Amino acid sequence: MPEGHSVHRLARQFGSVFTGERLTVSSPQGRFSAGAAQLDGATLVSALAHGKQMFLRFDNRLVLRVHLGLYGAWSFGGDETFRGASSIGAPRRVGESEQPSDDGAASGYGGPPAPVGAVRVRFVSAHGWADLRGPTACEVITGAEEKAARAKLGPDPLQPRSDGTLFARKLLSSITPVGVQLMNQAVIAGIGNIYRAEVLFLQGINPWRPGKQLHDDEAAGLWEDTVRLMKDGVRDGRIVTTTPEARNGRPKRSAPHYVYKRTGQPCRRCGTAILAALMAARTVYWCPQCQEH
DNA sequence: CGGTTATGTATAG
DNA sequence: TATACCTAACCGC
Repeated sequence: MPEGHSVHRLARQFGSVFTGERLTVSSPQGRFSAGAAQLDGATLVSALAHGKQMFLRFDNRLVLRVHLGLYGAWSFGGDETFRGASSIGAPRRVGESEQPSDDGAASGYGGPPAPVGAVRVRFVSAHGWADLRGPTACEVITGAEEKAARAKLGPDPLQPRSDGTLFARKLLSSITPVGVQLMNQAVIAGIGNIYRAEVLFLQGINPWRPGKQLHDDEAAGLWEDTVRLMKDGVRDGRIVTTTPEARNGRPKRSAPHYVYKRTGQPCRRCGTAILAALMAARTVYWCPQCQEH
């Protein structure tokens, strides 16, 4: 499922294939027919990701706000300009990369296929198409509403101008456990359940430690690791946090994480069994030895 | 074919 | 804290 890196890849894909293109917009499923009608025939001006939300700005001054939620995903197809991504969002198969193939991007483009499944929105340009399924949020808003939505979000580690010290200030100002705060999009925008578990492991921090008890260098370390790992995620289209040494030379796909979904398995650093527990309605994973405090 | 599961969040109580 | 939302792949029967 999509954490911030997937949404940044989506914004990049939309920007590269649809900017300046006049778009036919429809809702084959019917649940977004009114919104699609507002955008139909407009031209995409720009695409922006902030945390897990994407904002598509059109030349009629309207904005489409999309949040994929737990199982939303986009699929793409078209001519050679669409090379690079055919599906981004919730994995359609376990472990699937977000750029599984170049099918449909080889040569020519004969128009979009008949919609498969519940397609909330379909965009069609002269060069290709994009289908959205299963989003938590998909709504047409104004520029002012976009500004208000973004004002509620904390700094995004993937935005070049974002401020890690603002994240640190927010984190250290509350006694709320650090593992809860990392999932709070007002504190830091874009982290999800995998990055939460992995950056806490890398910094050796127990998920239950109150934010107020963290030291400045630990907050800075969390920010720096998050920036580095999420940039890797944007580049690779998947979340890989382990080093080649930690993987014992095995391929990335066989040992991508240190603790996420590794309950009961030995820690890759110390061999202690990884623990799991529910924290703020999501399962958090940690090594009780490496992350004792 | 039905139940389970998932990288998320809003709302009710 | 619990539940609803509402999508598709996967797994066991």
